[in-house]
Amino acid sequence: MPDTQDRRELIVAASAELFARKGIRSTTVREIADAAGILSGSLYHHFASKDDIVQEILLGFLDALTSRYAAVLDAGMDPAQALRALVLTSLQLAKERPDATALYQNELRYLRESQLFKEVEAGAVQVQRVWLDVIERGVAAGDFRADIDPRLFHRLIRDAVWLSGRGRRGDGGYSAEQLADAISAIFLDGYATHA
Amino acid sequence: MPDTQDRRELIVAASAELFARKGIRSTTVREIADAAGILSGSLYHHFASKDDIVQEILLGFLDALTSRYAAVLDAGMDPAQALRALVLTSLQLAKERPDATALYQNELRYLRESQLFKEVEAGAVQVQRVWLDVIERGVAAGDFRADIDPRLFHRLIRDAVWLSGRGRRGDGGYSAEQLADAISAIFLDGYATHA
DNA sequence: GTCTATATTGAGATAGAC
DNA sequence: GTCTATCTCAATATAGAC
Repeated sequence: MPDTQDRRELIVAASAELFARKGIRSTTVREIADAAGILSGSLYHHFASKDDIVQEILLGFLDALTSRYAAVLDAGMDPAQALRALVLTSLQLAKERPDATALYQNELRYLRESQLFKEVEAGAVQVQRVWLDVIERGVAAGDFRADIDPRLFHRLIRDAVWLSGRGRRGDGGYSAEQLADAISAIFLDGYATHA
Repeated sequence: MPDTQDRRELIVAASAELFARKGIRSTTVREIADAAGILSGSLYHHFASKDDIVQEILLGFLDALTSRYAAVLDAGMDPAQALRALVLTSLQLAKERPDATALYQNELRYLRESQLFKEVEAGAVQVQRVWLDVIERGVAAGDFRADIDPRLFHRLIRDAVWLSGRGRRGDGGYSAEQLADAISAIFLDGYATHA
């Protein structure tokens, strides 16, 4: 069998896939162990609890997300360009890590119930701050509408990004770029033609 | 104690509130019984299973939704007006029945796992059909953009409607009308100012 | 129609041998 | 580092008295 580091990674990867497909609650430690090629008791040599695995997945995801957002902000774009870049960056990460993305999007309630939320809250707040800053900068510059609450707009575009990036079925095999273009076009310019 | 009909209604209402707040899986039959003022064993005089309660909630919700959508279609509006009306109608129902709305929006995975999905699938498909027909009619009429897949647009606006209608916290106490105006404005005309 | 009491199942986690 | 065996708890559901 592989060394410790590999086995740990294997457990994390298998867990992420199961959590994303079946939900955290419906995934048992026995299923995780099966997928990792060991028995359930042996999991506890690597992790103190099932929630510890969840935490490792989510912190890794938020870490990647915040560092990519920082790179976007450093590029010094105007608000509309920055918004497009945030959409694209998010969708690219969603394609690379569909399982962690699904957890971040679907398991908020589980996180709250399991007291795990406070462990990832800082990262989530930081992510929200980035979006809101870009949006508010656009409103201040007159590039975005002043008659709609920036927080409301943020919630709408955030949900559109993460839900459409879920991967799996229904998204018709769009690339991250295609999805980003469509979402940016709708949210900035609208779906009506204004002929 | 009240007669049978009242007790049944009480169980359904209490269940809906608990399911929406804590999730179906995390809500125990004991909690439901507590909220209804009886003991858990007595629940099974009214319902054959916990899932039977879920089914009653969801079918009632889908019933209300499809009948209201039918009324919208009967009004004979142009595509953009019809889309606005669907948004408003949906948000109004979401305000009236926040708990059932939350189930419809959040518990899809539970429904699939519990075999309950096939019981509500027909209604869900009907609902989707209404949205898609309006959208495709708008594209055909040249009112909506032809460069974006109607199914993608449907998914985005559907998620925006149901997620923003969740009620509870975060939506800053907007009325259904205010939310519908904002969502329609963004999705049809865009958030950019085009000065 | 509701109660008491309990059957049954499945889950996360632990102890200690190897 | 993994296995075997098991503890403990909580959940849905049932049986039968009242």
